[in-house]
Amino acid sequence: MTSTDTVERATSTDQIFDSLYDRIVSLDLLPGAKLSESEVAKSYGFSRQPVREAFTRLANLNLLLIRPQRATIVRPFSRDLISNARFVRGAIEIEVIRQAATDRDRAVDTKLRQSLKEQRDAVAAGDTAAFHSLDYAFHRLLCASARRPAAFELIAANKAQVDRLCMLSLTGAEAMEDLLTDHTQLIDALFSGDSAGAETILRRHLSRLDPIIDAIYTTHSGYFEE
Amino acid sequence: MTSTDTVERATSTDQIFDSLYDRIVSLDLLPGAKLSESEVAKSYGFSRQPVREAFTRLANLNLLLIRPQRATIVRPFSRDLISNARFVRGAIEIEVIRQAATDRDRAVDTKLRQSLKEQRDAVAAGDTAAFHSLDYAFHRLLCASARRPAAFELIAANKAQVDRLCMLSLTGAEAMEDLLTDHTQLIDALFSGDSAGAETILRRHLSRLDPIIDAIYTTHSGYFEE
DNA sequence: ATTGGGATACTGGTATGCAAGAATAGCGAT
DNA sequence: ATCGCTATTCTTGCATACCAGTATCCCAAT
Repeated sequence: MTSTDTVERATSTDQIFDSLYDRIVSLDLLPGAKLSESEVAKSYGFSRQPVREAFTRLANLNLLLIRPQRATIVRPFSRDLISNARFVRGAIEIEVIRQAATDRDRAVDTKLRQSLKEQRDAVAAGDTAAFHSLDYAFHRLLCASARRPAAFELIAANKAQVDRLCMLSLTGAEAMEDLLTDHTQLIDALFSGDSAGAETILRRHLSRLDPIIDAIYTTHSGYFEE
Repeated sequence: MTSTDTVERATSTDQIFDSLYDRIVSLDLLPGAKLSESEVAKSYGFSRQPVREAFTRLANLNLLLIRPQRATIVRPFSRDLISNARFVRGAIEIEVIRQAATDRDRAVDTKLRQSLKEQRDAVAAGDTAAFHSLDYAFHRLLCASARRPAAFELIAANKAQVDRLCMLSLTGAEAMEDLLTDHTQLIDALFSGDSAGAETILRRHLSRLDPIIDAIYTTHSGYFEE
């Protein structure tokens, strides 16, 4: 969920928000890192006010933790928050694919097939970065297919919470292949109207993160709260 | 750590936010009503800054529409927004009851039964206001039963979007009775672990709003956008 | 009466200064 | 060396002032 009015001139707040968002999600800013309004303002060349608004927006996304009179820090990972984010993301996405399996927008079919093809290419090339962005776009296409494009904003917001954590894990090529087969099977189930099948595939797809998250919790407990 | 996070003194922004939130949801402020930062600030006795932050928060909830250099207005009803809000609310709540039917927190059982009893009393007394607040608390209890208390925040945020609209409809006593029987059957299915049954009941429960919303769209089209 | 133009009073976005609370560093007493 | 107090310097929250657009209204020209 970046700025709402994309075409209109980007306000200072938007610029700062987008920049900080990227830096947090990419772990350029690590969990627990202190972020001072005045310092950020100085470094971006704006005043404190737009920085402040960007902070509140990031705090709403659970990416920052504003502690009045103390400091604002990049929100440490929280098992509760991650669990909730995954729950919400899963709930939305399951309803999305159920809707798509029942009555989808066939105008999106070709884009979905095209995305699968590009994903295969990315896997073949071992390009994890490309696959990641393709994965992002793929799930957006699913929402479009279900005629619920707005639902993707919620998915993305909750995905960010987890993606940020998964940056710590070196996902191997075989993991990519698993995700790709999930996507392929999901589309097969979707196009054949198999709602229940698509749901089970999606649940399995989302649950692939479980061991990764657990592993990170043990290897990087310093980035978790408390 | 003797953190004072729980104290949370109410900041000026919070006060203004809460007050405006109530006024918007209760339709004390009608869709399309203009809200000037400076006027609101004056009336509440604060400066523009906290008002501004409250505005952005309300805009994030799709309750306000901030139009730069023009005006900030109470967001008119939008069929798209309402449709999306209902979709999200439904998706979350379905996953919640599925979880609760599978493995619920039995410590909440007595509270759920107690709530049903109070709902019966409210229906018997024809007290729609009491029933409404009991309904709110009931759905919160469902989240607690599924061990997903945080999920209720999303449900509430999306419920507000619809509740505000439904304030325009005089819901009769028979409607209350229908909702109560839904709740009762839902609990029965939940306590017997009938996940699929609970889901169909919940879908029917949520779909009861369909005709009401359609009716309001025709009778109060002036409160809708465009 | 209608229409065009411009002054004016609004709007939200930004910059800056002040106030109150919290952390910290340093000094003195034990 | 350790503990405790205090002053300083952080932090964010709030208030005020200013800026750049937008809408409106009034008056003049047709």
